[in-house]
Amino acid sequence: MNDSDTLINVKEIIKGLNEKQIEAVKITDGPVLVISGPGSGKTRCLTHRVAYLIYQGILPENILAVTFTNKASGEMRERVEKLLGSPSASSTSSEQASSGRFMTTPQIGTFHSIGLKILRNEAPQLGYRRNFTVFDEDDQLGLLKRVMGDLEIDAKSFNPKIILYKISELKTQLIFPENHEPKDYYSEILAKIYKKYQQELKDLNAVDFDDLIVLPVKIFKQNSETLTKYQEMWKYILVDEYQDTSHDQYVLISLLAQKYRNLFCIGDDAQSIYQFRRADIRNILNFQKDYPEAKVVMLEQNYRSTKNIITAAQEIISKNKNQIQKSLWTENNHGEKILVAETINERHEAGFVISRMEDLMKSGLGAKDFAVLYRTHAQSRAIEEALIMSGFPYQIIGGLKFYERKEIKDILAYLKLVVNPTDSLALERIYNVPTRGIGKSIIEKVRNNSEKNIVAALAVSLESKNLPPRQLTAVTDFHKLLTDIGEISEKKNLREIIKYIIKKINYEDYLREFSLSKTGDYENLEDRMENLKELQTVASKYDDLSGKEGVEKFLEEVALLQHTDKLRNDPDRITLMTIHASKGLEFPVVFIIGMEEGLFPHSRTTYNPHELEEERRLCYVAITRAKDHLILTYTKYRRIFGSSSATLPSRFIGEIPVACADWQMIDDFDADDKIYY
DNA sequence: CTGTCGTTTATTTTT
DNA sequence: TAAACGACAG
Repeated sequence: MNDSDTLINVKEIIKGLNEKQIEAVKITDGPVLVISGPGSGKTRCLTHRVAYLIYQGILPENILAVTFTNKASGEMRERVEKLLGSPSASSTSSEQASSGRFMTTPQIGTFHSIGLKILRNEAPQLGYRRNFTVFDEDDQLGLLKRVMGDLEIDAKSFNPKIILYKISELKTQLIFPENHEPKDYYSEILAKIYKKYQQELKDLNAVDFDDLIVLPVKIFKQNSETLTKYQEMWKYILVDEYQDTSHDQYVLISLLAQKYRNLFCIGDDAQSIYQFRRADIRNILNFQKDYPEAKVVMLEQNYRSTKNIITAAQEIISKNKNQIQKSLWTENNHGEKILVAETINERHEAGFVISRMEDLMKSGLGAKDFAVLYRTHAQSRAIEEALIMSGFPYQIIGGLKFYERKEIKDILAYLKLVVNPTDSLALERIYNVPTRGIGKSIIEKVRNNSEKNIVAALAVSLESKNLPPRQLTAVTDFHKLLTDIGEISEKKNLREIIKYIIKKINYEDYLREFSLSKTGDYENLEDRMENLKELQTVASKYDDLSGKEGVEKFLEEVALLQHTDKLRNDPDRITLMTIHASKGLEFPVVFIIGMEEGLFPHSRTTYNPHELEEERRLCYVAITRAKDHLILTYTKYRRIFGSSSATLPSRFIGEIPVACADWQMIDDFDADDKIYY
């Protein structure tokens, strides 16, 4: 590649970026912190930087880009490929000549997928086998309950969910069972549980989500050769959403970047809304302390929203003390004023939202242009009911995720046993699904013999002949079933294995039975059958892999994937979701409902200044989702936990500058629509 | 083992 | 209000 080609390409990469973005893209060496306000072109900045690095001659395989979600990394990968792959209109035939350089690709992935990648290679250093299973939250809780049961710790005085949260907290702080010094009674109990939990995980040859980050850190700390290997591999590191990194993720990145210090972090402290998930805002606030030589670039121009919206957002966030000073601005029009509406109760509120939508639709907007945001899931119901009545198509983001559904988890449990026959948690899920007359007591007996491999353990129990006849047949059949599945998975591909399992255990009949509710209706049966089909469709991606390999790859993908939005390709729907779920998205029209003290900010945060600041950031995120129209509603009375009580408007409403908004009391928005309330 | 009945508890949840 | 869980009887 000659100079003029490079020049053309660089020009191409930089085209359409603003001055600040160009600056962020072009500082290739040394630490860089980019503070990117909402709608300031963050993803563009990231992707163009990756492309720029590569055009500067940096090998793609030396680049690591880390995101938080699969969606974000997918998007990034796609856009980088586009930038690199398709020859630009003005470029010459350099494409062929340079294409050899693109044989390798940059490593783009989520924190957890990167951690998993490292761990698959290095886990033996810590005594794990390479085919370990990744536990999701359900698995973790199941294991924890078992551990607590074994330790005879009462689940009433020690809530397993809280214990799990505490363990995770310790892990995130990189406190391991061996270096943990409990200082009071509670933490002593906790330490005991933690220790056993971690040991059991290892015995099951399993890791939890935290381990995916924490264990690589552990390896890097104890083996400098391994660390060096990865430092040499990833000389250029980019981190997206840096404000959301937790301590362990921060350490992981710090270790990797230590040698070459080419660390590019982008994020927005004002959009940090995951501290309850252990995001540590200090990571971004202290970046310049950690890297005194760091360059800082501020992306403050907003391309998304009207001036009114930006002004309101800016004003609200300015009430927070802990933040990096910045001021958003936009060249967009002032636009319409923000509408703040007082309604009577949640049904009235819902009715009002819909009548506003109807009005806006008259001016040419479609369902997909609307989003209704709320603080808590429970608020979606009133809106949903009103939408059903009005007949508008809608989708709710969140709720039960695809891979968390019973029918999916059941089948996955069978598959897990194929790959990791020591996964007794998977066994616990399905030993009696479908009903086959095997209960807890039998499984206890089986688990008590020293054989860790479940199929083998079953065989041993059969040998020992200390089972009554009916149980003996049940266990014999079950053992045969597992062996058969094992055999099939040697010969067939994933899709056929799944099909085989479903058929062999009569799963559809079982589901039918299971879905039959007291009222005699089949509850969700269609959905469930649909999901089974969907599962097989996803599985067909692995058709050309051999059985076991396909199962492994598939389970891996599933473990790291949150297959939330099946409806996403459905083009024209009103979107309902929590504010948290809305981060990173934008809509022409945004409704934020339930703007009341105690709901938003949530009552559990109002006494803690830090948590209150997070609520305010949440409000900032919500407001900045809107491009053109922003409507905030609150009710005078709201039903909470059954009983209705009077409420006060959210303090955030009072923080909106008067000039940006119209206040309205909605008494009667449309005489015909009284049915709504 | 299975179903029922009472008790408990109610933010947000990128992986 | 409602759903989710655990205890207990069948």
